[in-house]
Amino acid sequence: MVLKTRRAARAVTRRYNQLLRPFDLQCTQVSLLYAVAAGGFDSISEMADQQAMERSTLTRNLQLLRKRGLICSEQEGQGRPQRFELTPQGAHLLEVTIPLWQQAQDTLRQEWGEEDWSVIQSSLSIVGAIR
Amino acid sequence: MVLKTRRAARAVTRRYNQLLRPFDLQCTQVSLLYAVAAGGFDSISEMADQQAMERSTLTRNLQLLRKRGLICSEQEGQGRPQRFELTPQGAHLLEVTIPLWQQAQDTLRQEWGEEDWSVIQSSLSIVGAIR
DNA sequence: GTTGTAATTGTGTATATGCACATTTGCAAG
DNA sequence: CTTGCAAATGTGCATATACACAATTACAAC
Repeated sequence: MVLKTRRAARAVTRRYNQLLRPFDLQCTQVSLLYAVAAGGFDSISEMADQQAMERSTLTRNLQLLRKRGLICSEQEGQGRPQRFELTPQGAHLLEVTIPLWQQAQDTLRQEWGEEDWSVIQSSLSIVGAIR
Repeated sequence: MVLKTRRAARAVTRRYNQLLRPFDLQCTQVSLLYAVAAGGFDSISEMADQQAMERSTLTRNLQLLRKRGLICSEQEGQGRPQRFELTPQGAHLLEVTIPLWQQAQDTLRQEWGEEDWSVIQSSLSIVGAIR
């Protein structure tokens, strides 16, 4: 089970990353830009929970985006909750990648068909919900 | 889609790795031990294809197992195809982890129920098959 | 025998992931 | 005011992943 899931993640990740290559972005980074844009996170810890990502992993992934000037946070210093938001550059880059994202999504949808597409979606939701 | 898949991989990986912790193994390593035990690979490249894993990733993952004395290869030197097989220690460790693996599998099967279990399995197979 | 080429593996660099431990902040208790 | 604790983030270390490039081997062509 875990083998199949990881294999699926590798396969689909490579396809999406190939599309994102021209923008020097990886799909994890786009997903975090999207999460920051959606807002609603009062801290990294809270965001980590919702992403099912280890907190320290998320910390470092966000730092990469900060160093590239795609996100920022008013709060400074360790020990205080961080609330991130997109910079103008981050917002612009996210806008640009949305059509690509949609295109990748549509391609898979066509390859699998509508029926399989929904079944796969709900299957992944179930697997991603375990703790 | 890729987000859901990666999230699912993170979630299920953590659960399996928690069980494997006492043996200082990660689920990727167990999967490679299993693949080596099943045999049938004439080279790292061929094995990488079947695992949907990037060749250089597989190379390094196998090196870790080799350094721990769990697998070995008669062929020596770069440029020649590598055929790995389990060492006695590797075979023993694999044997020991099988019940744990089965237990994790059974737990998920119960949590999800037989019907969802099969649907999830086939969904993951479909996603893992894309190139 | 030399040269060229295809197949294979290895290495450099960067991101992604997670556990264990450390550090900082803020606040409540006394 | 000090002490202690809970919450939050940061750091050290190791594995996992993949792309681009380098190096090696084996073999065919001449």
